[in-house]
Amino acid sequence: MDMITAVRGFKDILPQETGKWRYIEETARNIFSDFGFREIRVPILEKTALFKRSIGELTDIVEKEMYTFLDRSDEYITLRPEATASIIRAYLEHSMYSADPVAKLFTIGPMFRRERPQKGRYRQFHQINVESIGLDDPRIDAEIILMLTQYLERIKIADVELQINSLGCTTCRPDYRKKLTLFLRGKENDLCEDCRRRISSNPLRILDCKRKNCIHAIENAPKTLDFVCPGCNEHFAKLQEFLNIFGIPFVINTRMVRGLDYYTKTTFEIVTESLGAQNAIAGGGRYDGLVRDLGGPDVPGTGFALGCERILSLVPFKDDDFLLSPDLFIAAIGDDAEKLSFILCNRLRLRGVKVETDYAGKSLKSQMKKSDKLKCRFTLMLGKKELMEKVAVLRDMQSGIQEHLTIDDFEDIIVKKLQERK
RNA sequence: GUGGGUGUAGCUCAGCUGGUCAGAGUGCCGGGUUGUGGCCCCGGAGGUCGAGGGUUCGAUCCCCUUCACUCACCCCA
Repeated sequence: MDMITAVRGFKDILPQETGKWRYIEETARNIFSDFGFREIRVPILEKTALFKRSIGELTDIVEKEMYTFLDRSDEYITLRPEATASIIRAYLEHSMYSADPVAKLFTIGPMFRRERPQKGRYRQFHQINVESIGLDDPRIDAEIILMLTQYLERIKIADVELQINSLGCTTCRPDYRKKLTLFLRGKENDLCEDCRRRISSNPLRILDCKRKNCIHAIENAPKTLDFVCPGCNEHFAKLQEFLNIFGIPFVINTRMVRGLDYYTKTTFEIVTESLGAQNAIAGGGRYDGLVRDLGGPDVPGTGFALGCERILSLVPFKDDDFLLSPDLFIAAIGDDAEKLSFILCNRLRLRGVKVETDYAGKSLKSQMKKSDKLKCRFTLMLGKKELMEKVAVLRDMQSGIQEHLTIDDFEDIIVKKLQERK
C-alpha cells in the first residue's frame, strides 16, 4: 500500500520547531498589544467573491493562485490567500465602526496560495497580519512601521531594508495611470507578453516586472511620485518625517507597486538579501478605498503582513534554545519501585514539576541514559534496597552529587530544590 | 504553468560511466559495570538503492517513462 504523504507545499511543524514558532508569535502578541492592537481570529475559508472584490480580479493571486472549491450548496468558497479581506469583512459584519470608528487589529494564522513551492514559499504558509482601520493620518502609517521594525529587532532579525513608496489616491492615480499608459503605448514591442496585457488591465504592475527587457523599456517611465496630488505628497512627506523622528532607515523604491489592487498612498516592504529569491519578509500599505469597496462606510485603513516561515529562517535561534527539559527523571527498578514511581511521578506533575519516567521496565543504566538524553536536572533512583529503608537516591545530573532522601519527604524537598534554582 | 538539479538505512551521505556495491557516520536498541548517564569499546536491528519499463549473461550505475523533493522563472509573506 502506498504511503499517504502531506499535500505538496504543505508542511508539518514538528515538536522540535514549535518552540520557535511560539516565541515569534508570543513576541508579536506582546509588542502589538503595547501598541494598542487586539487579536482577532477569522475563518480560513471565505466566499470567493470576497477575495475577488478586494484583491482584484486581474491579480495573479485571484487569477491563478487561489484554492477555490464549489461547496455542496453550489457556492464558491476559497481558502484565504491573505487575511486583510477577512478582517475587513469581520469589521463590517460586526459593525465594529459603530462602537469605535478606529479598529486596531491583528491576526496570526495560515494562508493558502497554489504556487510552485520553493525556498521561502509554500502553499500553506503563515502570516502575522496587522490592520489599522479608520485613520488616514500618516502617523499611523509610521507607527505600524515602527512597530514592525521593533518587532524584527526584538526577535534579532538584522540586515533588512525598509522600502517605501506612494501610489497616490483616487484623485491622482487615474491621471498618472493615463500618463503611464501613454508612455507604454510606444513601448509595446519591448515588453514581455504579460506586460503587454497589463498595459490596458493594470499598467502599474509593469513597473515592477522583473524581466530585463521590461526594466530597460520603462527606465524613463513617469514615476508615481512625480504625479501624486498635493494631499498624497504631503502624506508621504510626513510619513518620512515621522520615520526619521524614530531613526528608522528607509529607501524610496518608486518601482514598488505590490500585487494587490487595493493599495493607495503608502506602500512598503521589508526585504533581505539572505533569503534567496523570496526576499520580502513583510509587506503592506494603505488601503483607503477597500472598506467602501466591500460595502462598508468610506473609512481608510493601513496594514501589513509578515511571513512567519521567512522570519523563522532568519531568526538566529536554534530549536534547542526552546527545549523544555524535565526537572526530574524517576528511575525505578523492580515492580514495587515502579508502582511507587508511577505515583510519585504523577503527584509531582500535579504540583507543577516536569517529571519523566520510563514504563518499559528497562535496566537502571538505560534509564539513566534516557534521563541524560532528556537533559533532566535530577534523577531519582528507586530500587529494592531503597524501598526497604524507605529512602531514595537523588542524583544531580550535572555535578553527579547524590544524596539519600527519605521517601516520605521527597516530594516537598524536590519542589523546594527546584524553586531555589529558579 | 515553464526550466535546472537531486532521489541509496530514521537522518546526513559514500558507492570508480555496469561484475562481493548493499556501505560509512549519526541516531535507535543491547552489552562491556547482573544498581548509576555523558567519554570510550563491542554487538544488533533497520534498505524491494523513489516507482515502472527497457538494454544486458548481469543494472544503485546506461536509456525511457513517471512520481517526489529541491532551486530558479513568474509572483509574493
